[in-house]
Amino acid sequence: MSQPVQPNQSLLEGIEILLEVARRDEAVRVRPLARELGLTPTRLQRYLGTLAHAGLLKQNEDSSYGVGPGIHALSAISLGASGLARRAMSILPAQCRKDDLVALGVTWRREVSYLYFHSPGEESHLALEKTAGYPAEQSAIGLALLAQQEDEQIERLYAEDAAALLPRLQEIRDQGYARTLQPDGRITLALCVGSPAIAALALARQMTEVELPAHLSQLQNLTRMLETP
Amino acid sequence: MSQPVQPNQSLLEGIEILLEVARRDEAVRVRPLARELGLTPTRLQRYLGTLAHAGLLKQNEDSSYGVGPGIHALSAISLGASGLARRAMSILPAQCRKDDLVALGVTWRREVSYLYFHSPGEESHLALEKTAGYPAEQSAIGLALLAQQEDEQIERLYAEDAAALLPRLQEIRDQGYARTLQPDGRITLALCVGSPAIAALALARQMTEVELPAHLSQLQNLTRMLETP
DNA sequence: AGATACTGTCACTATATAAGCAACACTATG
DNA sequence: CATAGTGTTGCTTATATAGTGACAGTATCT
Repeated sequence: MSQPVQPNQSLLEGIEILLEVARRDEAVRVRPLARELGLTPTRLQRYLGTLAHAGLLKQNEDSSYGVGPGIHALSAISLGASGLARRAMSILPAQCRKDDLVALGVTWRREVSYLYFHSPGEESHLALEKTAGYPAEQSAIGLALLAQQEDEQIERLYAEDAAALLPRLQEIRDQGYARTLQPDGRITLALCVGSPAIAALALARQMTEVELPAHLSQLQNLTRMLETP
Repeated sequence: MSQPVQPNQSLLEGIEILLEVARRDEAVRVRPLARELGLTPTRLQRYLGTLAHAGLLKQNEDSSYGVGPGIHALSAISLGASGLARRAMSILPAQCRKDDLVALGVTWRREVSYLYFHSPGEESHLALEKTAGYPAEQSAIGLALLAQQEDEQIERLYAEDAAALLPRLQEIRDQGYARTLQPDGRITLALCVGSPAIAALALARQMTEVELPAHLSQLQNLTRMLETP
């Protein structure tokens, strides 16, 4: 985890850019994205060109860049390597009530991506939508994972927005779980999976304050199952 | 697809190395892998160190390198970006008989990785196992995808082994589908998805030669469904 | 039409960066 | 004790890559 000798900056930055593009719904254009990321257009263009050459991105006719055919290979290989997705698929559908909302997600930068997502009334289980733009600080999963980071890291990530966030994260650390309120009145509880945390599991249900500890302990059981290989 | 100006070689090579490690079951050691890939130990070690620093890999206590916590984020984001996995999950379980073996896979180098895999008698659907080492030239999916490449590319990939493979691929191109025989006597049929092909779908069943065209047309319907966004 | 402000792209050159060498400390195996 | 392996790293040089400035192309204005 510590800084290695001669870290390859091209590789680090290139991966950042790949994920930045993959995370978005629409294809990106060179100069606007360059401004947003604080890179020169030349530099970004050469990264995008390289990733397109590798097949991970592809350039459209209007010269914007979106994900390319290679992303499926990347997805298949990383999925196989992840293990967590495999465990989620075999454990979660069986262990959860049909009217629960159950989600397993990770944070990247300030946003949440899902490995598993089950909402009541839907049949599909897999991580599905491009959920680009779902802000970590509004999601129970995001909050649970942010609370694992040092205050210093949060300040670097959220800059002036950190002030409002830090007390909330401290509260989460103290009580050991994150909690948000859905628009429909359901309560969402979230716990981290693994230590150090690599993902977080969330459960949303109708519940009263009195019932909360019982639901929490069920969630704890589920995370423990996900942690055991 | 053409060679860009100033392709970033560190990025290309770093991604290759990441996938090379992710594809394997066991953690890799620096010097043996360096020999295998034809790199100097120093260079490989610095790539691995960089990827570990990014969290995509992680160094074990015995100083070997395996996948790290970041692989889950990579998996979640690329899965969301893929789209193909999403369609597979919503289409394939409903459209296939329970005793079918159905798989959706991609090729990387000379090996096959799976996005979706359903074998009879199992309940889980998602791409699951680390299927490291499943050779493309022995898999119907692999053959279907290899047949899409130019002879010249195959020769570069397979070197002296290409001679035996090329006639078989030509046959696949002529008849429009790949076909292999399972150990249990079932016939596997495979078709490419998308054009240019980004993945291939395979279906294994007990069938006679007479029934084959009917099964093939069902497979064609499925691939067409996967292709429509 | 012309003018303005964008866009994506690239040749050129200098410099920051990564590769190679050689060596280190360490662990098995002979 | 020797030998051959391992992972790792300073130091130095070569080279791959970033920046500069410019190009052509395309909208949206006057």
